[in-house]
Amino acid sequence: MTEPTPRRGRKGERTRARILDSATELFSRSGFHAVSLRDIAAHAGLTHAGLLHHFPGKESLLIQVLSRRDEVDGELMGGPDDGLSPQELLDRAVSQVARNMGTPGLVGLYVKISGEAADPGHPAHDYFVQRYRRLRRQAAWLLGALFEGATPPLDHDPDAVARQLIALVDGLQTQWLLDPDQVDMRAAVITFLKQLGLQPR
Amino acid sequence: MTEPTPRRGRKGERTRARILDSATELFSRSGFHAVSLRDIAAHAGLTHAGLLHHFPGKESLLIQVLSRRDEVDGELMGGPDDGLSPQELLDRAVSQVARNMGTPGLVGLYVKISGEAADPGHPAHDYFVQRYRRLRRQAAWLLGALFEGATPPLDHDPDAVARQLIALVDGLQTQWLLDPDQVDMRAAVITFLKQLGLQPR
DNA sequence: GCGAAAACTGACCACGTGGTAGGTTCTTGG
DNA sequence: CCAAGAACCTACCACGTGGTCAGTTTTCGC
Repeated sequence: MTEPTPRRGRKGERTRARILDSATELFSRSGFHAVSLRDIAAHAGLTHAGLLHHFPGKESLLIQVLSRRDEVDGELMGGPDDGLSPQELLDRAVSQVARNMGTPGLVGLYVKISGEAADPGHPAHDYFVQRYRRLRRQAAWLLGALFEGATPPLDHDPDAVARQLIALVDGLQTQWLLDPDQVDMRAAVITFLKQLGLQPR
Repeated sequence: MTEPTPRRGRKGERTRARILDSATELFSRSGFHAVSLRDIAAHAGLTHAGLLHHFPGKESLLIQVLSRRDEVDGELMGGPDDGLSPQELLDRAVSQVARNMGTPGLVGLYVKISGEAADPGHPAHDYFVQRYRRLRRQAAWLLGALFEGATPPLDHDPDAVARQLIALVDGLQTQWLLDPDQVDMRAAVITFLKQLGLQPR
């Protein structure tokens, strides 16, 4: 899972990246509370004291794991300045769902941590509140553009549908993780979008 | 020894029930791994050794908390032998969603534990796999009856829609727990059902 | 190749964990 | 009212936790 990190840059940065990789994998597999710094450190090839030289504490590690993942995803989805059409963005979103089926660990990370983070005292609580607000905003904008651009224009509430779509994807992930053979996330999302009158590819 | 005296039942059974109540509340608030037997015991008014006199271990406690909740819910929903019409069952399901908005703790329990339970080694893994299969079966049967009984009959795949509906509810719960003011679960479910051509009350 | 800074280690700490053992107190059927 | 047994507590165990610290090794710009 941990691919060979390129041997460039300062040693510390490489180690840091290795730690983040390991933390991502282990948090994904077992959640936040169930994984220890020693587990992560061992997986990354150092001691837990060495790990704490790079990160001030466990919570900080979590936040940085989540943030890094968002950066990667953000690049894949393209920024708002890229001249991508709404249709292309929709297709990208659907492929992202399909691609997620190749990385159950990462999907598990978000399902587990977002569950734990419902507790307002959880280190990632604020992160997830902000994340969902951002996701809802982006999805509503995209859906609004698609509804408006359809022929004939579709009469749906973009905000309501955005909530539904995000909830659908999240819920599908939970079921798919528990019972992968019984759930085809991509197909379910496409079915949902077609019911709305959209044509994802 | 007759009926609803506050002091009914053997002492042990009352304590046992109190422990299950406490465990339910604390697991709901913080998940499985993050809660200790001492937390639960203190909340129930005894020591953790006293708790272990009633339950053989932490995992057993979890399973029994989940099972008891299913029994309660099952009674509310009515069995298959009650002569309830599909329409009435649908209305009951919708009210159940609304009622859940009054018990965020219990909702949190399922969201958190089902996330953790994606790990095949988790004590509740099998429980959740079975639970979702049962839910999908029940929902598909109900939806099938509704589609068939509609005028004119609706052309949807009951299995696919069942998966979607369950996923929608689960995903809504995650978002609602994080940000209650931003999500109206009941409204979102009703919107979804209406899009299908159903008329929940 | 030198020396300072960065990376890393091993030992340690205080504490919390699930679980156990044995004794004490309380309930309850007779 | 009285034993028997259930209920419960105190004390303890071995272990794992996140985190600290002083010291050692490694890296890397000069």
